[in-house]
Amino acid sequence: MVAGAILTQSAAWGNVEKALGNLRAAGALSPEGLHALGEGEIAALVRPSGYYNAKARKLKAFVEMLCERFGGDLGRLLALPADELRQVLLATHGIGPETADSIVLYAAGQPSFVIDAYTRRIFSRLGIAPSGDGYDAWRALFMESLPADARLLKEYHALIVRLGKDACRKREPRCGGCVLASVCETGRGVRSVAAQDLQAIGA
DNA sequence: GCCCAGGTGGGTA
DNA sequence: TACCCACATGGG
Repeated sequence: MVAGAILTQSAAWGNVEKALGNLRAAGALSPEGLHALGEGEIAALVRPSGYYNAKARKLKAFVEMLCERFGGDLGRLLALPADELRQVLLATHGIGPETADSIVLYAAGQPSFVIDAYTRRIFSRLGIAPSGDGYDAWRALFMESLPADARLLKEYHALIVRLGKDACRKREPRCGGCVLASVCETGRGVRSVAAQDLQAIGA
């Protein structure tokens, strides 16, 4: 999950799966496996996910942090309290707020809402947005409006991603090339996905 | 051939 | 703080 969270940065998931498959086949889909390989070797394996040199460096940076501070024990890292885990991740090269929250929520199973491009696009179109436009403002809106329940936050985020992918398959020029605008206007999709959840954030 | 995908870091103003 | 740009492959 940690490797997937890093590799999916600005990449299509299908390509990430190929890269993960390469890592698995090379026995490198583990802290020990990645530690044993050089950056160049990792880069060759993750090539399908794009930005392969940059991502190889990021995977190495994560494993180095894990070895130096947690004896290479992923369980020890993920057992940290959510806030502390998030800070440790953010201090690691290549892990920004979205990747950190993905790891906290999906790998550690602790409540931390993930703000991605779909979330901003969909909720902005719905007229729901924080006063500031920064990542932390968006995250605070959802964290303050939803229960601190990891299962619910995973499902909520996953539904947003599914809606975003479905809507973006059809092109629509007035919404950055996607059809979300008309989805929102007709009331299909958005409301069927999150009708009761929208109430939770004051829609 | 062109557009863009569940970002991040470094540099500049 | 607010932009701009590099990073790069693969599918539609």
